[in-house]
Amino acid sequence: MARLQRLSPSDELRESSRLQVFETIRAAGQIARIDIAQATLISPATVTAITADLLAAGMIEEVSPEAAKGAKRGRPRVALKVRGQAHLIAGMKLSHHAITTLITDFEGTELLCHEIPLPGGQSSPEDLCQQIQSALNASCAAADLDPADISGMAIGMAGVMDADRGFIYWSSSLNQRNVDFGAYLAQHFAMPVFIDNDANLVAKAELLFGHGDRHTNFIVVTVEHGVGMGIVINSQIYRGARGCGAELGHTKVQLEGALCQCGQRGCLEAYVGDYALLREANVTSGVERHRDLASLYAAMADGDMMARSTLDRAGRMFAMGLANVVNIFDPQMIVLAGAQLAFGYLSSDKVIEEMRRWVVQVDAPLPDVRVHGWGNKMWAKGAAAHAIEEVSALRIREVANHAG
Amino acid sequence: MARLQRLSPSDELRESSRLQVFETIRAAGQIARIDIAQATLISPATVTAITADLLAAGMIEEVSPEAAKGAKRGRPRVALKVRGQAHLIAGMKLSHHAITTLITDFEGTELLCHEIPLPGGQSSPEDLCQQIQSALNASCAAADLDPADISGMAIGMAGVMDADRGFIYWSSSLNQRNVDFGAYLAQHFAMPVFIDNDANLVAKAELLFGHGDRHTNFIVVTVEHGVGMGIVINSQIYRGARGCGAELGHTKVQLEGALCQCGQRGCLEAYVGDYALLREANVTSGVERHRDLASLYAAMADGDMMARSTLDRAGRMFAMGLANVVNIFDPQMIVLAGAQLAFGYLSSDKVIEEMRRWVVQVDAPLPDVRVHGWGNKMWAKGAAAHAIEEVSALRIREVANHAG
DNA sequence: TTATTTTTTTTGAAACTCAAATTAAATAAT
DNA sequence: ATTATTTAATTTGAGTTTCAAAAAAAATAA
Repeated sequence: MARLQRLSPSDELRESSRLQVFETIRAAGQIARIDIAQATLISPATVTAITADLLAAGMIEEVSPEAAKGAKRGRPRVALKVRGQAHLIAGMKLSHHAITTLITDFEGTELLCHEIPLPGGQSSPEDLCQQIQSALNASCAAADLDPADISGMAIGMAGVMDADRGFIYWSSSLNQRNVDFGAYLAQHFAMPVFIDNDANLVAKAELLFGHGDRHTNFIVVTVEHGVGMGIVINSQIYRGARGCGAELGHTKVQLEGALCQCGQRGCLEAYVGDYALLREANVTSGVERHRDLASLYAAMADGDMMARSTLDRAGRMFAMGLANVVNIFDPQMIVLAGAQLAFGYLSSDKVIEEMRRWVVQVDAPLPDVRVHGWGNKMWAKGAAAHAIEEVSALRIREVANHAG
Repeated sequence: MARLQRLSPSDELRESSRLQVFETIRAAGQIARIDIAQATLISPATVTAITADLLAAGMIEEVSPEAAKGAKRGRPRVALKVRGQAHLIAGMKLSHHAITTLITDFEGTELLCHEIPLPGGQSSPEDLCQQIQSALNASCAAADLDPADISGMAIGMAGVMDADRGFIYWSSSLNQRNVDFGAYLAQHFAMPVFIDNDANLVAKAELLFGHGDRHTNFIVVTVEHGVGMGIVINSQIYRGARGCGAELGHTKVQLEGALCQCGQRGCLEAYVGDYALLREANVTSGVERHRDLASLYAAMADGDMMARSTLDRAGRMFAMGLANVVNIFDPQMIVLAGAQLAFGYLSSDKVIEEMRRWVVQVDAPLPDVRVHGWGNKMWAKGAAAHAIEEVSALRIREVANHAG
């Protein structure tokens, strides 16, 4: 939450190297001190000092020396890793019909994944908070854990929010706008609770457990009911001035175009969202030919020209929206994440190729595109990643201020 | 140039506070030590130490104590400012038909502005370098200066380039693609020479001399022959992974739309660029009714529906492109910069209002929009700002490593 | 056994920052 | 005039952090 506050040079310094070492260890999985020094440009002497602090605090541990991989001579390197038992972490994803909870250890290893149904639709902040509590308690009970032992929880939800403040401008899970949900949750949970947009959480998962160590600038585009985006700049989530940027779904792809849920016209979502696909397929033919996307896809497979045309346009619009982001951002990598039927079509090679063609052409490699067809658990995993990072930062600060 | 190289913690620290203090002084114009301490969260003791170094190095100077503004009692504060005489700086803008050179002192105060015509069109790297040398020599001669006394020069030009490497993928001033122009210039000039996209230079001018001290995330959109954009994130120019992002002019606003100079279809530039406006006005009516934009504007003023329709569409497309950037970036401020006729129309209240309507609506203030109708000198001033910043960074590094 | 190699730790010094004390330079009060 | 008060700037001394160099540790090679 309170990430953006300015720090004086002395405070900043005290935290920075420790954090850097710790992040390097986590990113590597296992790594010897000498390699940390090389990766971070911190001297071996300092690495020894810092890792000694982290070891004493129980945040990391030495790996048994089996991995004498190089088989050269010389003193064998001792690998370090994050100590999983250090903390219990909860990640939660609120979707329309369910709450998915993932309990992990401090390394991100899954201990339990649990899903409870939601009444559906939008609820009041109070009700939603209660449902979150129930979900957490149920998950803990299933894993035979005490909720009080959990060191931090992150919750991912669709909507427009200022994650640093925990303030939700709008969310499809809430029946009110402008809710200071973070503050409300803080009162009802003993542990620190973090909130974020779900696309940002996928980005965080990519940073911590995916290819984020090699890419410092990338974007994550999620296709679910709507289209979401997370932006990573300099290995950090970019949140915009008001905390509500990255609204790819509502960028305009057609002047005075199709009507969107948000009330405006020509939004990308109004062409590629599932409701938009069904609307076009049905309204155009005058009768309700398709009740769901599966039917629409089946029709396309059968050679139905109208279905094909609808999906083709959605694909082209999606390519156009992606190309615009690439032209603006020049990311190293694009991660497409989703699980629904539409996702398969929108992440097809044909669409990606079209996107590539629409990017300003220079003699430099175009961004990598990675497709993650992860299931529902991905979102909760992203939330857990977020909580792990936040808890790490809190703990590092403690270590820096206590131990010497 | 070599901005992106990683630094070890000790190197970073040595530079960071000095740089921060220096930037604070420049941003403020004049500021007392006690206020520097407050602004930077650096302790007064350290501010004294750092400013003593900077004074000894001749980079700053004390202001005569006339400005006893507060008229309270107590020891009067002594204001510090950047020492103008410390360095001579050159900023240069290459446009299609001229090279504009601005010589400033280290404060950015203009000493001389000089323009020489260019043969026009595209030239070879060698010729362009010679023309740059001529421009610099002519300017220095006019100001009775020795080119050897200039501490740094920055050159702004239209095109797609990787400013950190000084590598030009494509520029309208060069007849070849993929030129390592920075390296070439480095061989032909004694001073450090920096290259950047012109929109980025306007952003830099805004950061150093404009409202950049209060805004850390903003974008600059330039309307000249084409549409350019500079992105500032965290008070730093964002350059993308390959150094070639921010291509607002080539974001697509219409699927399979109008043909653009770049060979693609539906680019924003293909609707709002001057050539695009003339093309539409003339091709549509079948005869060449307008030879230049002035004629088109006059026609609109006379009530010509065709002219009005052409310009209206350009305005809407521009608003759409801007709205897309806002939806993606959520900047605090948008700076619209330009001087041409089209600029007046594209920066009109009507267009801005339209843009505002197309942004995702949340209960938070929309970005400020500032319109800079600066003339040709603006670009060179931006280049000077860039050179000043780079030379400052070099000098600070020297001070940090020499003095104690 | 001894030499060599490589990793890790220890040591001592240098740099940076800051809190607290001190000095400097003004006005207000007496 | 002189003293008190106020505010800014500097000095001092201590605490951190970092690092280079030296030393120690732990393996293999000779």
